[in-house]
Amino acid sequence: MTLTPLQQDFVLHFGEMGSRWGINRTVGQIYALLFLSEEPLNAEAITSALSISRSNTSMGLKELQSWNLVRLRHRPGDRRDYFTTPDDLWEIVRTLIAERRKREIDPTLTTLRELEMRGSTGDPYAEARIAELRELIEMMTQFHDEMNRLETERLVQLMTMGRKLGGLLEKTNKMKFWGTNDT
Amino acid sequence: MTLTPLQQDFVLHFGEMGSRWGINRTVGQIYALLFLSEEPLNAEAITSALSISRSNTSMGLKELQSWNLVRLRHRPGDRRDYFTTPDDLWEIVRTLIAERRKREIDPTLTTLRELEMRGSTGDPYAEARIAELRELIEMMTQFHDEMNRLETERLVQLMTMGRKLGGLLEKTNKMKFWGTNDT
DNA sequence: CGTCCGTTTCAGAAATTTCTGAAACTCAGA
DNA sequence: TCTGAGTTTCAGAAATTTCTGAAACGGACG
Repeated sequence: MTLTPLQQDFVLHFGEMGSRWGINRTVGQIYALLFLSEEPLNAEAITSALSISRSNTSMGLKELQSWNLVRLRHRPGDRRDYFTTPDDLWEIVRTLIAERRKREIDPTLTTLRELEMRGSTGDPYAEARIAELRELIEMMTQFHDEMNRLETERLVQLMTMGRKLGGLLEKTNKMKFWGTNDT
Repeated sequence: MTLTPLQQDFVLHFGEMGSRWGINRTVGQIYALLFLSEEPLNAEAITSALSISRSNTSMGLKELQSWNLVRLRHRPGDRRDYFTTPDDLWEIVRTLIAERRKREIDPTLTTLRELEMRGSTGDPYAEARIAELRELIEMMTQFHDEMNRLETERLVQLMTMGRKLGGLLEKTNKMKFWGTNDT
């Protein structure tokens, strides 16, 4: 399988970016390729399109699956696995954030809580700092949970509001909105 | 300089996490150490606290400076540089997001725009997919810009509202809020 | 049961990143 | 201008990550 120049360059870019994103070049390239392919691809097609080894493709796909970033498809009478990315970009973003949180945030939260469990250590400043950090992270993850609960349409709406957010907060404050509207 | 067990474990954890965050172990450790230190530290103190080489410390600090994650202090009659992290955790988060965006998002946006410039390539699906992705990223960065514009207090308020967000959107829709309140 | 088609695992090779010690550099004060 | 405390740079060493080819594995079908 051979790529158009557009696909080529897109794939190469995501390969490069991969490194900055904590995934490796190959994984980035595989994902980029799937993202641009209308039809699902099997491992063999990916291998030849990217000129990498079959086992490297296998590793990459495994990694992408562990990130929930690809979907598995099958063709009748063909037992090879075919891979695609979701059509809905928002779904992709959600997954990305969720997985990143799982890997980057949650373990830290656990550690911070453990450190707090120790009780007094003779280093009040450090203790306070850790507690403060834990609280901040908790607040942000809760917010994320709430955002996740919104359907795509509402989310887009929220993001589109843009500069109106500040004004909105102001207004709702005046209205004593928060105490009374516990949907 | 020697660390308390609490500092030790916190520092080690951030060292480990560092790898998942696209910064290296040492940089993570240096940052963690500064984060827990009430007093600013100089390079020598960091070197001995973490048992790393002086030049490694220097590299790490340089990297942290390039991320805008540390502040420089000076003591009268001492020309060594002393480093701290900002007291305000929200400021840290803002910086982190801003820098991450600069490294991980902006280059991609540029590339996507370049790819679109090419015009028709005989691969309409790929073109559409790229355009869609570019739009999504633009929307998210704009939203980020707007959030950044809010002062910390308002931001906390927004995050705290949690589950009320969905209801709020509903309500404001009914009120035809968006067309009329262009603060 | 054996074969075939496909996937996964794994140990070593290759590439990349991180870390170190030594040398070069900077600049304030004598 | 020289000295010396402090910082930065850099080439190679060490460690880590990624990639490969070969071998093991799995399970559908005759």
